[in-house]
Amino acid sequence: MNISAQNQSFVYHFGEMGSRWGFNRTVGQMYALLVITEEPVCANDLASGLNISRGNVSMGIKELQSWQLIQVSHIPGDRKEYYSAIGSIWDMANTVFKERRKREIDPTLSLLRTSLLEKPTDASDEYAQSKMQEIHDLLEMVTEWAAELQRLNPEQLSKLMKLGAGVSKMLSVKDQLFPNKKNPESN
Amino acid sequence: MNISAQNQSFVYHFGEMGSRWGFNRTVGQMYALLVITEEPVCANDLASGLNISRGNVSMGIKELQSWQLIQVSHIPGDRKEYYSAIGSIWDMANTVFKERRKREIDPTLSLLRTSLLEKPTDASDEYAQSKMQEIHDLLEMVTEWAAELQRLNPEQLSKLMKLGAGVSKMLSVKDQLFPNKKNPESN
DNA sequence: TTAAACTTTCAGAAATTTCTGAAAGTTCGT
DNA sequence: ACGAACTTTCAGAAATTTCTGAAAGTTTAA
Repeated sequence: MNISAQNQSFVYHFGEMGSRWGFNRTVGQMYALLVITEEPVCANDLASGLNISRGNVSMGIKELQSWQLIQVSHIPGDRKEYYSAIGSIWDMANTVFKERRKREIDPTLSLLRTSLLEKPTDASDEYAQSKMQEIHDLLEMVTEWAAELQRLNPEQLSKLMKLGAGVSKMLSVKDQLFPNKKNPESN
Repeated sequence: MNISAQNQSFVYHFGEMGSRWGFNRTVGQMYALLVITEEPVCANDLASGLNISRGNVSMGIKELQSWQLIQVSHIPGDRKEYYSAIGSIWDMANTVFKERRKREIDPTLSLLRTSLLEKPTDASDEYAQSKMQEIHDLLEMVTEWAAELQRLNPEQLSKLMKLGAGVSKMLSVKDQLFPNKKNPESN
């Protein structure tokens, strides 16, 4: 299989970025290729299209499956497995977010909770713990919020986002409608 | 300099996580140590505290400065430079977000814009472009929104986040208050 | 039960990233 | 102008990650 010049750069770019997003270059390339290809693609075509070994493709597929980003299908009379990207772009963004949260945030939160249970032995420990507490609270708030947002459907979410600067206006409207319901410190 | 056992695990954990957050292990450790240490720390102490070479510390400091995460200070009569983490945890989160956007999202957006200018030569190119368009639109919306949010001050932001699920309720309130102001397609 | 068509595994090779430490560079007081 | 006290640089070493390809494993058909 070969990739049109136009798509080549997209695929390679995703490969480069991939490492920042938590998977390695070839996994990123594989996923990019699957996203922009309408028909399911077999492992051999991935290998030839990306100039990587068959074994590497096999490992990459396993990785993408662990991220729940791809789907397997079959063609009657053909024993090969064919892969395609799962769902819409929104689903994909959702999945990546959720996975990253699981891998990057959750372990940190759990470590912080453990650390915060220990008794500080001196002033410097106390300072350290206060910082850890701040980080913990921030991470917790952000993850909870992210979880809330992920529960919204794409339409609601996109409405909210397009509101843009309007959110701050809305916050004050809300304060007028339901004054001091929970936020007495209206500095 | 040596680090209390209690803080040791936090520092090492941050080192491990660091790589996921865009910098390498030692940079992560250095930053963690600076965050939980109230007094500014000199390069030698970083090196001895973390068991890494002086040269490595120097490079790490450069990296942290490029992220605008640390501050230099001096002690009268001492020629060494002393480093400390800049600002509050909120500032830190803000900075990391902004930097990551610059490094991970912006290049992708610009590549996508370029790709979308090209004329598709066949049906598969067309499909690829439609996917790229979706990704582009999503990334653009998210980055714009993130920029908006970053303009809010921590109090507003935390108020918004604590609203949690309430946000969807508020969306409908807003639609009642300002019906169809901008969103005629209320699917 | 054999064999063809496929997939997975994994030891070691290759590539990449990170780290060290010696040398070079800078700054400051005298 | 010199030297002490510091910082930075960078070539190559060390560590880590990724990749290959041959061998082993699996499934299906006859």
